[in-house]
Amino acid sequence: MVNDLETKYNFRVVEKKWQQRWEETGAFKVTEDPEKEKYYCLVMFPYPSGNLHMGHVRNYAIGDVVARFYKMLGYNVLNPMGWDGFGLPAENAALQRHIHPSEWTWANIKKMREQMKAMGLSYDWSRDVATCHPGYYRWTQWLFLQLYHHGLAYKKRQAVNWCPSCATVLADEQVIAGCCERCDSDVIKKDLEQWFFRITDYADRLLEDLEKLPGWPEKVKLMQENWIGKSQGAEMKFTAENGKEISVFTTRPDTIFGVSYMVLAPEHPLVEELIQDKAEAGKVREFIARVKKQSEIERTSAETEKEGIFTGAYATNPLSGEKVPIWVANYVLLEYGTGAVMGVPAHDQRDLEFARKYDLPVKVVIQPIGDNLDAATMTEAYPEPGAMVNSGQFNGMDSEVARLKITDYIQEKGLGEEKVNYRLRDWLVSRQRYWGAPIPIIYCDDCGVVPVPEEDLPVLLPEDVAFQPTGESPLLKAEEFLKTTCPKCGAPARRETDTLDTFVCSTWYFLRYCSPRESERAFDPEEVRYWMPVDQYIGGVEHAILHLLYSRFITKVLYDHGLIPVDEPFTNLLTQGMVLKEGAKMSKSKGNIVSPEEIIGNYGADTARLFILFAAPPERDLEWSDEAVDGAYRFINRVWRLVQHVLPEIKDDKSQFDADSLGTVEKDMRRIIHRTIKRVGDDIKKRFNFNTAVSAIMELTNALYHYTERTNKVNGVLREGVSTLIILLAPFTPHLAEELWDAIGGEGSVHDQKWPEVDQDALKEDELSIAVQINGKVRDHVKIPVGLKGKDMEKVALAQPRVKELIEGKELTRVICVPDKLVNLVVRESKTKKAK
RNA sequence: GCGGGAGUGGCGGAAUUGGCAGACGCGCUGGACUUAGGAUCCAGUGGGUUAACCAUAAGGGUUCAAAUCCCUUCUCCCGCACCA
Repeated sequence: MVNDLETKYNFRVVEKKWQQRWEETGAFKVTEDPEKEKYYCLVMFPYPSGNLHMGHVRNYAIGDVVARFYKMLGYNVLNPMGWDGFGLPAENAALQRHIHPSEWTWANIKKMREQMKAMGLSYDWSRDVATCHPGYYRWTQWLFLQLYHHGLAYKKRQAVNWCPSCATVLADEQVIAGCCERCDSDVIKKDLEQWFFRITDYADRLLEDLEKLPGWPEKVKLMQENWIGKSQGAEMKFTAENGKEISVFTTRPDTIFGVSYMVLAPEHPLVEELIQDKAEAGKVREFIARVKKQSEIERTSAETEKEGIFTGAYATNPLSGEKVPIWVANYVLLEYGTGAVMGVPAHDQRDLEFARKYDLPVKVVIQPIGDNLDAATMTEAYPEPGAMVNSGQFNGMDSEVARLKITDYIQEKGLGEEKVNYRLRDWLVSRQRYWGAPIPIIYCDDCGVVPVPEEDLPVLLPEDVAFQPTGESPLLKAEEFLKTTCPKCGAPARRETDTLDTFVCSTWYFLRYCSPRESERAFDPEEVRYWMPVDQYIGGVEHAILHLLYSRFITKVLYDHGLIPVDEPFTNLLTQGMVLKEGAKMSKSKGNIVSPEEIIGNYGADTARLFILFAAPPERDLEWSDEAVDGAYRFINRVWRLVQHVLPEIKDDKSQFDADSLGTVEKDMRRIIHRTIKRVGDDIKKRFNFNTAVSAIMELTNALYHYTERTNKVNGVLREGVSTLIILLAPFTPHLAEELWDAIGGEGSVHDQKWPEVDQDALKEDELSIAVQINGKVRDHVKIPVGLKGKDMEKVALAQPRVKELIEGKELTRVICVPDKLVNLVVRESKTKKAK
């Protein structure tokens, strides 16, 4: 179309122009500046899959608004970006396409960087980091050594989660409902020797310090709390016939007299010993073999029927002296507590079901107040507190009291001890895959496990390796890599061939951003002191446990050893919702993907950003709408046309106005301008409600259109309005704002402008409209002077003709006056009823 | 089962401290401009017999006043899931 250029904003040209300009001028480069207050804005760095998806766009758009906004407030803003470069997809892609994981990853990084640049994000690209770069993973390995030297990294043999499809072990956190979080295959247990991080040492602090994080969503804190799963109770020693002690963990020591059986996990080491000379031995072994064959899901699903078998052995209750049968059952987990539990059917629903199924005795030891449980007929366990019965010397006590007394008693008598248990397990960090940071450990026949000396880092990942997933680390086949010499004795030795879980790499990247090119250390402590902690972290809720818990853990470890000055990495956390289409998460299999590249190509980055920020508040899921994208595009053009339209009037308008002597139309306009400044600022800073911030800007735009029709005076107000509009838009639609700022003859970059201050005087109103209610229903509106109160408001309200009419003949019983809001007249039918 | 969140027009969503429900946008309707309109501008748009009234998942309660607070129920989403 011929006149397209005159009526339409040419985003293609403009966006490219400013992106280039920003890059040339280093507009978003930052350095430590002690004079300025810092603000560290961080979005979760992506896995370089090669393609930006809408979830990324949302994440980065939000982060960019925050970063640009704080920059305009005068903060020294660190807004970095990087690449979580290691991981399985690179290997899978490599196998499919016959391209080296490294090559694939770096090509993806390049591609994604271009895509991000096309979004106009204000990153300091000179600080980007890639976890798969030797200059980075060298320090990931260093981190491993720190943990190793402090006894927080250790190797042990244990039944671990194994994904047959990925051919590697998984951390507990990577197993979702018994399936691999990546490929959804059933996870099986394998007995393997693996490296762990002792995160359980930090369980209590990770739990308690959640209180230090008021800027985190409750939901995330609760998820972490549940994951850590602290429970207070006691361990009590039962004695088997053969004299062996069997400890059980219980949160309810007060029910100890109600124990009618005990259950061991099938893998419990004492089982074999107990059954050896029993007639039941064969059947028990058979049962155990069968349970072990069950997959993780079958085994641990709550729906799975509880199954057990009697071992033929008995144990003695340390308090009552009673003999109870010892069973083995599928629902008892070796990994939790002691791998043995006491069965108290009367007071635990699960135990009751088990007891009824196998006809085990039920014994009531706590009676609810004012009720009497019948052990023979009860179908629901009673888990609440009550009065102790059938419990020897503790009879008659309140069970809550008895819980403490019994704990004290067993402790005194050496029958057990108070104990806290956690669901959190140590973090399994080794992986039998190629594309990860090699674990810096050497095995020497004489010296044993020897850590690689720090000066020998990095342990380089060899390039020339066949990396088919075989279940063993591909590095085993890399002779050159495998063979080395012992750093201690110089004898021939071999390297550890497992690589680190990629989640290790991402536990500290926010520290690396502070001094990304530091070659002598993982990070420069001074830079870290300046920038840390992260003021605002933004990302998907799917990392609520894994990444966020691990990062908190590593931060605490580094803090404890004096390496960093903060013990929590992220002060404020924003978890954004998903981007949906047709009510479902965008995915290849569903075919409901909208490609960011396409949207940016057809509408421009500003439109993409604006739509995504406007469509929903950030925590909520966002439903994609092509029509709403059109709307955002239309708005951008509408702003552009407004500015083109008024350009002649405002371009060289240097006129000053005396705010007090302006006319009503001008004053009204200025009120809207300053109200918008306030709203947009509050919405970003206090509430993260970008959608309402955008709507306020739209209202300002509408008001300015309206204003231009009512005034043609060059009096400075129009210029104030338009330049404010442009500045307020800058964090949301940076290219448009920069272009228009330039067009109206603004000085420098719009992104270097100070966020406008609210002129309190401009907000003031002489008059406003309030509601007049009768019995709580709005019946009229009336203009009154601002600040009018009580009786004066009442008088005005009662003087309204419509009001008079409506309360005619009724009795006014009460008047509620809310200044500047409303008057509520409470009336009732007059007692002396008049005929109509 | 336990824990958390949500439910408001045809749609996405506003309502910040209990104080005028539906801001803003989409869609729709009408008009203007026009050779044309899938551009733009203007006006209208919860329901309703157009004025009473009814409307924030349903029902009840507190209050002068409730989307907002309390109780009961329903639906959807997310997390954990035999943790003793």
